[in-house]
Amino acid sequence: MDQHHRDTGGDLITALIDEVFQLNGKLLRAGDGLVAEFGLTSARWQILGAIDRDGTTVAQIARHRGLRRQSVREIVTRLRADGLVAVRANPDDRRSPLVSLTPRAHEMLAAVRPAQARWANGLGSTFPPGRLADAVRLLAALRAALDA
Amino acid sequence: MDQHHRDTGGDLITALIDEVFQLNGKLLRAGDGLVAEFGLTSARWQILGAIDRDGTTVAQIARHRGLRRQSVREIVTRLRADGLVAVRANPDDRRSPLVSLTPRAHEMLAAVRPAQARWANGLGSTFPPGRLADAVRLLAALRAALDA
DNA sequence: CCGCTATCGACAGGACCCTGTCGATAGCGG
DNA sequence: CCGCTATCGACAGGGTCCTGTCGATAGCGG
Repeated sequence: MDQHHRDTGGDLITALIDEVFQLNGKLLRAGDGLVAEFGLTSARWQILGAIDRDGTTVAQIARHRGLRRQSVREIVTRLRADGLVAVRANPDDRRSPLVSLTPRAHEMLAAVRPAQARWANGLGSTFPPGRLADAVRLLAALRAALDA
Repeated sequence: MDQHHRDTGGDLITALIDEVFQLNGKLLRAGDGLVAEFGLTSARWQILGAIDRDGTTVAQIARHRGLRRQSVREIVTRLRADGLVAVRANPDDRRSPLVSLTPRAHEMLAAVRPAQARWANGLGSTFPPGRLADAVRLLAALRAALDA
């Protein structure tokens, strides 16, 4: 708008944001394609992975993935209906049952993992690791800046 | 899984994807916060911006933003109901009317622009322009790689 | 001019994620 | 022990984006 006003990275940030939005969409679709043959979607797959790592309550999963409790709750409800997730009483908090993967889910994740690794390695081999690491650091810093 | 197999960027790609997902969510919420006072959302704001630049049909907007025609159509329908967008016959293609911004939408965008510029500049000033440009280039390359 | 194919807007249905709200539980200080 | 506050799962409602499908139009080669 004002050509005499020196831009302090705003245009670059805007371009970066645009890339993030577009990449997000493409990555979600790529992930859907990766796990579609196992009857999963990107969202369910990610929640299953979070349970695998965190192994606890809906609220903890939500915090870990940066989502709302309600969003995770819906996915978990569907996963439970599909027999991929089971809940048991939580001795430490009567309100939030502990969520865990069923054997079927463990098999699914094990089956997806090699395909995911192949896909990620194939994609990653195109780029110098240093540049990838730089980008990860920058995005993480940007994410931190957004929290403030 | 196989510690003897040298990783060719797969872990870094996975980390990068994770950052993109989390950033996408945070950016959407930040955008919502920026335009909420004008009665807009991130999605509507972006579609309005695309109309401003592209000024044409629903299908063109969808292609430009990397969305499906249906997604854009729904937003445009709501924007039209809100009086922010108008359609007129397209002499070149009787199927797809031309979409354009109403004066009210132009006013809205003009009102949002300074706040957006301040926000983007504030965020961008934290980072060296060179690193931002590097990241934009990398993400764009990644996006291109995903199309193949 | 006549089909063939691509593309258009539209509709149906579903997936995902959000805010707002509620009652229940936890956990704190008094 | 007793409130106060934070957090939990749950429900209601809405926004955004998707796939699949349809009839209509465009645009092509014959």
